[in-house]
This record gives sequence, structure tokens and C-alpha cells, in this order.
Amino acid sequence: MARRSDHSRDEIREMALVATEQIIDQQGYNALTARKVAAGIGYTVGTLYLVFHNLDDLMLQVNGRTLDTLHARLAEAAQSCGDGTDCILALGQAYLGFATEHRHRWGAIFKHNLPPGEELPDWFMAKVTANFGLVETLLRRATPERSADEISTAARALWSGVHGVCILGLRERPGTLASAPLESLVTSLVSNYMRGFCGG
Amino acid sequence: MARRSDHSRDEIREMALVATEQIIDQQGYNALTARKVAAGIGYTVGTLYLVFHNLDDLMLQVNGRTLDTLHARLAEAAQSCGDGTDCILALGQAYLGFATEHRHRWGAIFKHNLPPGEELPDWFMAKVTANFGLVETLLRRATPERSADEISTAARALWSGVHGVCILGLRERPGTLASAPLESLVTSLVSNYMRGFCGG
DNA sequence: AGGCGTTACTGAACGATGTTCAGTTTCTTT
DNA sequence: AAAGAAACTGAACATCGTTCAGTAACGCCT
Repeated sequence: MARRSDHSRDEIREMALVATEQIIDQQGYNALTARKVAAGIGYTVGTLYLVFHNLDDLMLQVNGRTLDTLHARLAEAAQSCGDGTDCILALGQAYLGFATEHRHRWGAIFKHNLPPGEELPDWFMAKVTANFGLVETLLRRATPERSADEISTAARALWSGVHGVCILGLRERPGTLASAPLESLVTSLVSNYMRGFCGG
Repeated sequence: MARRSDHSRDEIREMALVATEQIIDQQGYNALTARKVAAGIGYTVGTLYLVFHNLDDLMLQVNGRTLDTLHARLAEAAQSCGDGTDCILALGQAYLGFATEHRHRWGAIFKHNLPPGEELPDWFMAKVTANFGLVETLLRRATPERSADEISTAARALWSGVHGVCILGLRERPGTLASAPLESLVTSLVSNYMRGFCGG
């Protein structure tokens, strides 16, 4: 039995987040339970509810961290590339790479749903927007002659498209619809879209 | 209490499928429970398990019907259009239209996950492939000079892309990332991709 | 007509889930 | 040493999917 002051509240919080990530990574989002997380940090369920409001709260924090990790990865890809179309492509491949390497944790962002009536908090939406903003920035850099509206729509279409490739390509049992490697799908999607977008 | 021979096994089966669809339409996939379905058809839970192996089995049947309905809608769109690029666009808009009008039932196809170790049955995969095949057919008709591999990759990229727009645009609380109407995103995605695909 | 076997259906029961909170234990303060 | 405060527990509750012994209603046979 863990004694009080073994760990501070913040330490428990951090431990719980790590334990949750481990469970999701190893057993998938559906296998997550409050008791497993508690056992993972050597406490009982009750303690979990002293630190998080409920499991939705926990998942929001975990997903927030995933979005941060994703953002770091995308930002790195965005920095080590030029100004052109291939930079957008590199960003798409980076997204696919992250989704592939952290399939369960990435998938959890989309599998988790708040109960009806609850909205995603602002700090969470800000993380989503930060990721999406990278696409917009690169796109603006690649096609500076386009209007803000055009950039915005194109960025959304591209982001959604690449996300779609990942979602369909990485479904639970890999192979639901797969055959060609997903990288080539991302390449096809981004490069053809960009050719159409620039050449139009 | 329902008496035996009030309904045949097939009738009960059909009633349960309809009841499930109603619950999903009205309350969303997450609100579905075996007891709600049973209550909806005037029987008790036990009876449900005489007709379906379990809830996963039930959901597979429901999702199969949704795929059939979707296929009908897409096939109609594919028939009332020409041979060109705008036919692909019409198909994309039809997919978006279906997803929008049957948001919960359509979303259930992707929210439902089989327990680890179970594979989607062949008859179900056939329905998925039938839908996807429509894209391939239209694409082959629009760009007959391309190789089978090119067609296949492009169809997959397009289908995934349009699906991504729907998935991100129709998440639980509409407005997660939305602003421009989704139709314009589909149009942007498909028309720019096709321009790049044909002009390259 | 009346009993009998078959089948349809029920609903209590089981283990697991998220969540709560009275109670216990430990630490800090006096 | 006692008392107060805080940390932590774990039993309890409602609900979930799932099972299956039991009950009730039917067709059939004599």
C-alpha cells in the first residue's frame, strides 16, 4: 500500500499518465480501465479520482500529450525542408510516420469521445489548432500568391486527406483495405493535389 | 411478454436490426446496449442471444446493412453522371451526403471494433470492397490510359481523402475543425487531385 | 380432451466496468 | 502524547455484456 507523501499529487498525476500511455500502447485504447491504471501506479482506483475528475479527464490529458508529441515531430519535419511542395509532402509523411509508430496512442485521440453535452476544452482545441497551423504555414510559404481563404481550404483538404489515409490504413487489424504501402498513398494524394492546386 | 410464435426468428432478427439502427440514429453508437435493443423489440436480453451470437455480431449485421445502403446511394450517383472527372467529384459528394445524413449510423461502421483476435468476415469485407470498387470503376473510365496499379493507388488515395474530410468534419460535436462547408473541401480535394492526376 | 414433450422465452445471476465516499491510516502540529 | 488534517483505501452502487436453469406456451398423440 502506497503511503501518503510517497509521491506528490503531481507525481501521481504524471505516473498515471505514463501508465495510461503504456496500457494504450500495449493493449489498445479499448483495453483501458481505471483499475488497470491504478494497479499500474501501485495505488487503488480511489486515488485516481483524487487526481483526475474521471476517465474522460484522464484521456483528455493523455491525448493532449500525444498532440504535443505529434506537434514536435511535425515541427521538426517542417523545419528541415525547403519552401516548396515537397515540404508539404514531408509533413504528410511525418504525420503518417507518427501515426504508424504510435498507432494506438494516436488512434486514441479519435476513439475517445466526450459524453454528450460536453465540449472539448479550449486548451485541447489549441493543441489541435497548433498542429493544423503547421500545414497552413507551409502551404502559405509554398503558394504565397493564394488568398487566405484558399490557403485555409487547401490546408484543411490536405490535412483531412492525409488523415484519412492514416485512419483507413491503420485500422485495428492492419490490412482492412491495405495493399500498396501507405507512404505511396500519401505521396499520391499530396503531390497530385499540389500539382492541381499550383497549376490551376 | 411476447409469446412464442408471435414472430419468427427472422422477424425478430429484422426487428432487432431496425431497433438497433434507431437507437444509433437517435442516441449515437456509444449509447447502444443490449437491453435497449431488447426493450425496443418487446423481448428480453436473452432472446437477443438466441438470434445473434453477441453484440459484435449484431453490429456487424447493422454495419453491413449500412454499407449496402451506402452502396446503393453511390451506385445511383455513379450512374447519373458522365465519364469524366466531375463524376468522381459527384461520387465524393454522394459519400459526404450519406455520411452527413446518416452521421451516427455511418460513424458506427468505424467506431465498432472487433475484439482482438477476430477478423472481419469475408461477406463484410466484400461489401467494403464493393463500395471501393465504384471509385475504381469511375476512375478507370475517366482515365483509361492509366495502368491498373495507378488507378488502384489513385482510387485508394481519393477514397481515403474524402473519407478523411467526412471523419474530421463530422466528429461528435460538429465544429471540431469545421468552418468552410465540407462540400467545398471535398470539391477542393477531388478536383485538385484529379487535375494533378490527369495533367501530370 | 388431456397429458406430454419440445421449443421459445424469461430473468436472475456473474464478473467487469466507472464512480463515490465513509472509513482507516498516516503524517504534522501542538 | 494527543489531536487534527490529509492521504489513501476498498466496499458499494448502478450498469454493462453474457449465460443458462427454469418456466410457460405451443403442437401432437392417444
